[in-house]
Amino acid sequence: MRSHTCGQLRAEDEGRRVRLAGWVNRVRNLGGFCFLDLRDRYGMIQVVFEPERQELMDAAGRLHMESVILVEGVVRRRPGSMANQELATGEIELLAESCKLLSRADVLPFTLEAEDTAGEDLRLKHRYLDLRRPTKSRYLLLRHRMAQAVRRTLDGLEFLEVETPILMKSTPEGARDYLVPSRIHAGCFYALPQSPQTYKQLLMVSGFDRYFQIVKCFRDEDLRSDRQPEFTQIDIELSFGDELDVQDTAEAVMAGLFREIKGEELPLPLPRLTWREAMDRFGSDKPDLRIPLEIRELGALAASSNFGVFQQALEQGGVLRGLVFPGLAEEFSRKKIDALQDYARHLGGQGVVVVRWTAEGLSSQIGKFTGEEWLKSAVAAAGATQGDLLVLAAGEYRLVCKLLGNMRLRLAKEHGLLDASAHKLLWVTDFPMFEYDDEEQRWMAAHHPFTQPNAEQLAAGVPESDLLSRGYDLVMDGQEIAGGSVRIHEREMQARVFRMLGISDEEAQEKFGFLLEAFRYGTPPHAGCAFGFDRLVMIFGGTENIRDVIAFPKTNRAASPMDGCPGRVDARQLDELHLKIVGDKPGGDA
RNA sequence: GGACCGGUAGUUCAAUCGGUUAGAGCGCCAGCCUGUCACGCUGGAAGUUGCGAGUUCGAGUCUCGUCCGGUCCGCCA
Repeated sequence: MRSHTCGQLRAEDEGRRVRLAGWVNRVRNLGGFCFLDLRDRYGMIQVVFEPERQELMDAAGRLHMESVILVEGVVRRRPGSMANQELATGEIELLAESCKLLSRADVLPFTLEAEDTAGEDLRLKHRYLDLRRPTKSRYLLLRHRMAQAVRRTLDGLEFLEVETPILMKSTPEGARDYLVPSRIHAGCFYALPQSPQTYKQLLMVSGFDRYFQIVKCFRDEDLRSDRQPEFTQIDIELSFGDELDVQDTAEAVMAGLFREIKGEELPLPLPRLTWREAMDRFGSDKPDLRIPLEIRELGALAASSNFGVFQQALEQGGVLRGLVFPGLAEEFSRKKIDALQDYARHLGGQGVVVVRWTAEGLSSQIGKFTGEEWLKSAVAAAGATQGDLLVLAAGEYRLVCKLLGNMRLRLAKEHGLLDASAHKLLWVTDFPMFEYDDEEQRWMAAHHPFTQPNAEQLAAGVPESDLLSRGYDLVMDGQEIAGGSVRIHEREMQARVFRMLGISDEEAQEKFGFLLEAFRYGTPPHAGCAFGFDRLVMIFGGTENIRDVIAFPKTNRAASPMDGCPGRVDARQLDELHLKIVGDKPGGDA
């Protein structure tokens, strides 16, 4: 139908007779002349209609924006100074000799502009229109190129791409499952995979000693700007290797992406921090190392502070820590400090204490308890100088880390202390094996229940609360982009970890019996990891909205305004699935 | 489950202290216009102020509820 695409023609094509098809981006009808910008995925070109073909020109002048047309004509150089520098095809134009309307477009529900001018709900309802904008479609192009680069790297390293089931068994640990009722097995359900974790371990038992998959995963949890109910992982597993082999592989994947997408060499190996060190210094298990600020331990000052909150925190086994923000003292008015307090309290606990060191001296809301001398010793211990802002937090270790870690991120972003042009990657290792769940009153796997615990600690009888795992996360610019672990490959060890998690032998047998049985027949030591592919595309694409990098994303309430899912189904369908809706509320429509 | 922000013409926004007929840009419709590229000019049409109650002489504006979108907390092995 078309001989070329809209972004393809250049000055050297002058005189060529071509047929172009695409969308009418804009019509400029000057009366005696009519210009039309024709657009497709590849670019845009100006089509000109001249009065020599009056009827054709009039018809073109009446075209609606976003109608689809086929134009035949001759490429010609634009006269004199009429070239458009902003357009790749700007030196030429197409003189139309015929124009066929392939599909007339109604008036659009919103106008297609470079910026996100229309509301997101409207753009999601008409996602296919939103994706016509090059500023949006470029994310999908990038995603494609990244997926291909990953495949090339892993294929080159002899990793085999194997597909695993989408309909699987529901598992107790982890996120809430999406369930699929079975028609054939009354009262039984499949679950959609939260990840192909057990399958890839079984593939190791099968002897596919290097596996990968770019695969959809599903978790029925509440959404965020970087979380969707269905998302994509680059899933990797290898046999006869340990954490270093997996990390080498993941680094090769990242190096390939940097080379192919950014044209840069990623310096390897990447730096490593233990979980404890990351928490201590940056208040986060996914520290953003683009911010040159570190948390300071100030516990020794608590007793002399004369401030109850600090004193009690230390007495109860907590910590007192501070973070210095260079040069921000003058910028922090009363109002800004209040806003900071609100944010801190929003995160939990009693909030933070702010000490300002301005030209007038030291000031703080706790100055009346501590006195000036104590404030002086605090800023000295924290390494502040005049003009700096010191933020203090006291209490339980993880809460203090969370508070100061969040302050670090927020203030650095707001005040330009973050170099957004750079990328900082690192491995975080030695995660805690378990975390105590107050709600369920039991220990939960911090990573997942197939992660190997630290062998020496286990042999030495270290309590659950202090036990470290052989898990690791890859962090880029403050985001966890991959996580993995050395897996348990011995049945006895796996059973022991299940028991530590409060999973009875019977339940383990019922839920994971197939895996435990597989381990009986010769299991290679294995390890692996999984990248959050959507987040990776977000970082490379420079967006903070995960919906940008997914062709058809869901809203905050896990719905699609475009096709109206989730929707109701016929009574007949329910009958077949042996389901009955109870407590039915109107709202979702079929 | 909780906190906060938003919802006014097709669309993006405005509307003073609660007060006349709810305005403007873009788009749309009609007309004019021979080098535009966000073309320009003239005129016109276009509104259940998300929905439902309440307060009031009077509600886009205040109150309550509800729905939708977004950001965050909880949650996300």
